[in-house]
Amino acid sequence: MLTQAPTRAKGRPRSCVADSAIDTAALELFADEGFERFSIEAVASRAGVGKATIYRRFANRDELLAHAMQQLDADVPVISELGDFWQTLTKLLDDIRESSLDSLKSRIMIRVLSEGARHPQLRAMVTELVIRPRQARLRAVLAHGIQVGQLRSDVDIEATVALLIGPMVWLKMLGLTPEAGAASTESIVQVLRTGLAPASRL
Amino acid sequence: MLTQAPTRAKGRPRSCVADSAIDTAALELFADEGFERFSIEAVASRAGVGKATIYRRFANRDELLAHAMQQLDADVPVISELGDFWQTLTKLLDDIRESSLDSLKSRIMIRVLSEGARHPQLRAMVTELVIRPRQARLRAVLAHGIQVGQLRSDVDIEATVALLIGPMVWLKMLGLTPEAGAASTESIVQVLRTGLAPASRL
DNA sequence: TCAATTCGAAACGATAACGTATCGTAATTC
DNA sequence: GAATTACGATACGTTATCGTTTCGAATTGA
Repeated sequence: MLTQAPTRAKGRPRSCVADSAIDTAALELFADEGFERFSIEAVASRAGVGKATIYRRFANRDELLAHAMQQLDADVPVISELGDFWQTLTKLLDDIRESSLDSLKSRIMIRVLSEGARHPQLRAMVTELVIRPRQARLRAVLAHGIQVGQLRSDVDIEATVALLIGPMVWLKMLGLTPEAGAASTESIVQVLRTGLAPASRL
Repeated sequence: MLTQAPTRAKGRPRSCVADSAIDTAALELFADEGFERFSIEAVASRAGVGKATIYRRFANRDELLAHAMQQLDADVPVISELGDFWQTLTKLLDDIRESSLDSLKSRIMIRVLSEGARHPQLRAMVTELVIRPRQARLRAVLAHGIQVGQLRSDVDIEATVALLIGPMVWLKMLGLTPEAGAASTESIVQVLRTGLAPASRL
């Protein structure tokens, strides 16, 4: 239950329970309340931890926030390769839409992006840790689709990535779910698959 | 330069210069700084106006913010009908991307949507004033496209709207411009037009 | 001219978070 | 057992900002 320091410290070891409580509280607080309401005191309160316990670990608010953000990496869930390319793509978009069944990442992402102009280094960190790996995974799926001949080889990849991610983020921001009348991921993939133009007008 | 009240008041009339200065400052402040930093004091400072001048007009912060938001309607620029349907669509998306060459609306929209859970009535107002008219305009263009046979008549309209608006908002949130290597509106329309699947695999 | 009203500026008290320190308790090493 | 360090809780003085009120000057109708 306690962290073991490599160099055997003398006194009471720091609680790793407090460590993770602080990290979790920081991420949830940021997602729930946003940047402006993110304060040491609020994190301590939410984590059930004394302020001194936080100040013993971090010098100030920015350090705490930056450290918490780095807990965002790790799990980019692997998509089990399905037989059908379009099925795989749909599943991938569903994952992006739900952000790994855990909306914490996506709520943080949206907050950081919408406030990015004010905190560029935070924006860069989230871009690197959350957005980039998912875009890479998406590109890999697209490349595989081209390989197996399911995807046109002449499509603009940048445009395609924007066409796949954009609608997911947009629908999430609107707070619309497929159950609530919004477009389903399947129908979006379907439109994208066949295109908007009639076959006769290509 | 001064507002003429219907009932001729006795004292010094309220300055309509201050009126519009307050409105403008409120919108810009909200776009620049976000909800949490939106305060009477900051609006007064930015407008070059005494705080009492604002309190004489609005009871509190929420009233001021709501009034300022209602200045957002009015101009949904009309798209001159071009000959080519896809050209019209591209121009429409460019307009959405730049939000009428004035990023104020789009910055406000993104802030409101990302913070919408906390302020549902504000979200409803922006949805009504900014998003709904633009979606209506887009649907009209799509309907016309079907009429003239440029657009498949069996496409899912909801999905198509999400596919058109989503990428624009997403690229704007990322802060990417076509000049900076991001996908151009033309290439997005092009991918959407022809679809992702090879002709042989439809 | 006089009373009424608004103006921008500034003073006022309240609130909140900051960073630090202290308290008694708990955990660990020597 | 003694020394040391961390724990949660809480108190402290400082700073910043908020909403509200007050002030003299300015602008109007009567």
